[in-house]
Amino acid sequence: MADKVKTKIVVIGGPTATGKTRLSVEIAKRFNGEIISADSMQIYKGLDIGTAKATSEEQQGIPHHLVDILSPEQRFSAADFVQRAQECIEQIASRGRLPVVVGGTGLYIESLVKGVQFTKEEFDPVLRQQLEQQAQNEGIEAMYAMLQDIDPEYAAKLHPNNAGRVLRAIELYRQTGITMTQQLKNSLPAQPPYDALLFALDCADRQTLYERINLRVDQMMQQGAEREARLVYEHRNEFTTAAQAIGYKEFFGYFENTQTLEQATELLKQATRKYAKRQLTWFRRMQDVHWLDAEQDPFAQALPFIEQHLQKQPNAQKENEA
RNA sequence: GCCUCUGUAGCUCAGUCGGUAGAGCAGGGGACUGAAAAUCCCCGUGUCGUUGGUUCGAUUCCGACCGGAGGCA
Repeated sequence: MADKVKTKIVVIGGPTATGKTRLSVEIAKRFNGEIISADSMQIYKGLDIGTAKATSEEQQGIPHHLVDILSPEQRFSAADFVQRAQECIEQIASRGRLPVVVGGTGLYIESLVKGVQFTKEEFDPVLRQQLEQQAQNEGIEAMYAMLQDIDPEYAAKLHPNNAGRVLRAIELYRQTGITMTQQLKNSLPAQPPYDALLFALDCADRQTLYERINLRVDQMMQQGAEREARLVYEHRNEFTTAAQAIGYKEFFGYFENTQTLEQATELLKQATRKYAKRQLTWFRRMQDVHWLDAEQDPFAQALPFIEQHLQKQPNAQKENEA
């Protein structure tokens, strides 16, 4: 079979505050690119400071996709992301430009790069709510036992305390009739869909990373993060996803007068550190990632890889087709 | 100057009726297929302030010294 030639993309991941935004813009400028954000919170309008969105000045005229596309009360998922990102990649490539995917949401990036095919069914809020209610009433142990009946293999891989995953696996089965084990097997295409060049940013030592995070939080405070957080606080019941973003919920105690602003700021720094650690774990596990030192001109480090990647010949089948 | 309390993991503190110690937080590692900035799992050796004494054995009891807090003059 003649393989369709794969679209070349560049992907940048890594923990927060390592300079992904800046690097992505530099790459896009140099290689005629457009940016696709892989960030579960930057998709929301109005959440700007806390999510460290690129300002229009920082964007330097480069088109940024999948930023500010939803209002904060709307739901979004990894499946939605993959679908939209694929559309963006097609369109950008069809203009003869380079798609540059950038973001810190490991699940989104990995799903896109591997071409995970999610089930067709739409998300069912009623079913979700029903399962949550049942978990509330009968306890998570009962739900876990239920999953053991449905899909013992997947249940064995999950910790019984992991309510989120246990419920989702039951939900998947109820809704589609297929188990998570089957879904995990069947959702991956034989070949990844893109010719992707992967980068991840990190600092040489953890202390430096944490200093960058602290600095970023202090800057966010100066830019008015508190005001933005108050808005999220006032709408916390509608902003289901946004209300769990780091940079907002850490202030809730302050708004309720159970802690000082200084304590809230410290809490935010701490939560961001932990998040950065989880992000690192994710990107470390991914295959074929080129790690760049955030402190040593990452663009210069990335340059040779990108040049090589873009010069690489498309496969022979394409030549015949053309 | 005298009296009382206190000194144990990076921090806050338990504890050992004498057999060299453990929680929370911090920190580290990991998982991850429709909320993922979410959710969840694993990881605790430190001169028990210093120094003498009693003892088979002291971080634990006694003394002195050094640091901290409070009280009385």
